Amino acid sequence: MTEKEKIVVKTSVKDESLIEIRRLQIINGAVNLFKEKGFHRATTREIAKAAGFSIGTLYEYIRTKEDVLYLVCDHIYDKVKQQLSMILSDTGTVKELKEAIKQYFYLIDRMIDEFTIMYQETKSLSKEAMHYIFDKELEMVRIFEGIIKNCLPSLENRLTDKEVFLAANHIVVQGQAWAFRKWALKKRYTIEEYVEDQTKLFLSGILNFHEK
Amino acid sequence: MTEKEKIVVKTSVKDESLIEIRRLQIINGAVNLFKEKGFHRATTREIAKAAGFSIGTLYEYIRTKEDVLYLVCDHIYDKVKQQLSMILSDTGTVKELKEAIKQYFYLIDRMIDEFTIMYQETKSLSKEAMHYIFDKELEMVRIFEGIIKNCLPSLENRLTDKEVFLAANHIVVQGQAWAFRKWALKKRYTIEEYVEDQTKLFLSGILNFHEK
Amino acid sequence: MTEKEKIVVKTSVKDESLIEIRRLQIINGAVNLFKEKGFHRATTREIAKAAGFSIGTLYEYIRTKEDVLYLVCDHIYDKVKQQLSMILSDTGTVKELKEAIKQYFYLIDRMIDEFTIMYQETKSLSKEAMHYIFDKELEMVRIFEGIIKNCLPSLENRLTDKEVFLAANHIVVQGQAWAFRKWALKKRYTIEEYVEDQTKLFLSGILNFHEK
Amino acid sequence: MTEKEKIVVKTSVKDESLIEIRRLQIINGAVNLFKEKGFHRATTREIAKAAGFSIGTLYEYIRTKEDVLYLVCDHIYDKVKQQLSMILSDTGTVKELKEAIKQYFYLIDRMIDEFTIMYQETKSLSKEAMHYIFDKELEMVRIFEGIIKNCLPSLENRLTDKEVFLAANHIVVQGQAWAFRKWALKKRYTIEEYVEDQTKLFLSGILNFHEK
DNA sequence: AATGAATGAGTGTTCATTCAT
DNA sequence: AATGAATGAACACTCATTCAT
Repeated sequence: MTEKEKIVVKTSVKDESLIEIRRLQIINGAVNLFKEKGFHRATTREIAKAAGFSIGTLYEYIRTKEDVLYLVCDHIYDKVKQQLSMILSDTGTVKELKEAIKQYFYLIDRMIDEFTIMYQETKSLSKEAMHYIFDKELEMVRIFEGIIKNCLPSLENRLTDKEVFLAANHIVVQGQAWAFRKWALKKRYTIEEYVEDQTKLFLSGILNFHEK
Repeated sequence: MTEKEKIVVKTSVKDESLIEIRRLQIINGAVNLFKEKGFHRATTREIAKAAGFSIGTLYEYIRTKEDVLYLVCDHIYDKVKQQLSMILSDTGTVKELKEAIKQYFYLIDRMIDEFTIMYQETKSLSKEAMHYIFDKELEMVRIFEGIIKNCLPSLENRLTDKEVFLAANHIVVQGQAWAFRKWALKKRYTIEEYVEDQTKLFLSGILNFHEK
Repeated sequence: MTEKEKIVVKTSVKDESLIEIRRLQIINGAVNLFKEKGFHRATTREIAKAAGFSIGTLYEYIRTKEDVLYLVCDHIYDKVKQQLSMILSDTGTVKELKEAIKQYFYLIDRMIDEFTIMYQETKSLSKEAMHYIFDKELEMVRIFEGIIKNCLPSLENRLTDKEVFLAANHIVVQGQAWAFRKWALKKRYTIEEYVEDQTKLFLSGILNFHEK
Repeated sequence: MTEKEKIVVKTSVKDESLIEIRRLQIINGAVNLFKEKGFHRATTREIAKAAGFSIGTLYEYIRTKEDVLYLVCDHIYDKVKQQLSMILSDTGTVKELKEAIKQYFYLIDRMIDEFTIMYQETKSLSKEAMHYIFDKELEMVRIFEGIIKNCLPSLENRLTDKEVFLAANHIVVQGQAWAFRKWALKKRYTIEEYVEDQTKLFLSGILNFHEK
């Protein structure tokens, strides 16, 4: 499972820890801005202002406007992966699967702006950056594939690899749906209820997949 | 079930049938263009060229660039609705539900460019146009809610309205997922296989929703 | 003696005669501007203003700022060649040579701004455009080579091809020198005197080249 | 014959010998850089880097970017003058004139990058600095005027002051031409051949100037 | 009804210069 | 004396929109 190298966003600043600080400022400012007006309508001047410094300084830490979008997307996946890795106990029980779904959905709810942005703007990235992000997405799918496979025995249930792949995709997509369709869902669901019903629907779905 | 009025895109041309013709030219040209470069990167000159006339003429049939996007989105939903209404036989059987899912998924597969565009660019519409499109989306959900409710009796199954709403959303989302995640799904699934497995997963899910 | 194709400066305007008019406006405006502040310090907005229209219109007739410089340089050579070809009578007399020198020097004096610009800014052109301009320069040299060779017999004088080449270069350079060193020369010379003395110096030089 | 004061380039550094060292670093770095991209396209950061220190340090030794250009031009003339003064023996023979021409042309050949730069970028200097450089140029002309006048008696030849001025200009210009027209001349001439033929052309020119 | 030349506000990006450390 | 992060005015260029023909 080879991981792609992080794409290097070039800087003219040398102090690594300063870069770290400034980039977080950029990411946070940009998320607020992009959420409000989208990537294309946000100007670099606005991004700089939202980050708390001048346009000149912004360009000391990025090379192009697109770099900002990449920084945001990359940051989201780092956070998702870190949070997900925290709950993996590797017990192979349904409980673990349920917990993973719950954590993933809650994470999306907490980072709903970031997810919405990533979700709608990925296509504005360069081919290279886009594939890097797609790879990260597939990693997410693979994490859930692993968890699902792990607990299949305890369910006395057989799913082919392909079916596991579909199931994992299901989770990832329905999670994202909470972000990009919140305008529709929140009319009738809180995140707690959404997690509960989606989990029930999903589990009864895979448990009885081969019954008829 | 109040339907919003179609938003009027102003024209300086009087001949209604000419408007119809020109707008279809615009939509078809724009879809190809937006698919390739996205709404923001496409220029009005390019849109005019893709439609087959001059920039001046384009502006005889729209008022702003955003109108083009609205025209495209609106057109897609009209087509979806029309196609879906063709298969509704109102028999209240699972067969009908299956058929509806199948038709909807196949339709998305056939109009994958249009769906991808709509899906990624909706947020670029004005508030007003966006809500109009959201309304159309909800109509879609409602259609599936209706079909699901209709065949529940024959399944000796009880789902609350809220659960039906979630189930209908599920279908709509997984259908769209075929468009916006095709890059991942097509590695292992054809549309036929996707329809089959998604249908199985969905049906076993709702059939056993309240078991445990 | 193959002539390079003119480099095409792309336009979005279709009306050829309009292009002609606008380009002359651009050239005239730019010459005044470049004379005053040089190519690099002149902004595209200033060029547009000097040409008499808006920045947007300027860019309908050029693609990059460098195109303006190329247009200017190209225009100068066209004019030089046209004027020089008018006096060529092909009689093979010293009179013709003297007349050619005179016309060339006077032409430079009349177009002194244009020559100064071309002379100082050529290096700012792209490789391609620069070589095109260099080629035009060599054409000039070749014209004078031809005239010199033509009248050598009547002078009962032998010069090798190489020496003729040097002599032709001499004329071209001393002509340009009137433009780029006018600040020094005009202190003691009028153009008429300059032509007279330069011609004398040159002719006595080549007439006695092989004496000692 | 008043010589202008050297223009003072302000420094915040006190140590005079350090200033000397740093300025030479700046000049050498800048010459390489300007040769490659011209004055305007070279950035101060690049100049600093080429000089071997940071942008901050560069600005300890200059006040504006233009100062760098002035430093380079000034340095060239200092070098030319120094080298030319080395060969002046004041014998009043044609041999001395020939030697001076030779040394001057060879010097240009050795410092061809510097001359090309000076020649093309002088116009980018401030009025003040430009006139200082022009003065240096006139000094060069005067040096050759002196040498020519000196050896006229031995040639039994009369030239007016004005004609001597033209002749001196001739030498200076044809020397520079080796730098700024090398692209054309080097196709047929080595520097040795160029010196030889130019000298012959020049001497036979002035020797027979008043014959007919 | 159709054209396309004209417009100019707005965009991403650069870079000379400053100044706190 | 040296550093390099910060600044923001300035630049080349784009593009949605208008309007005279």
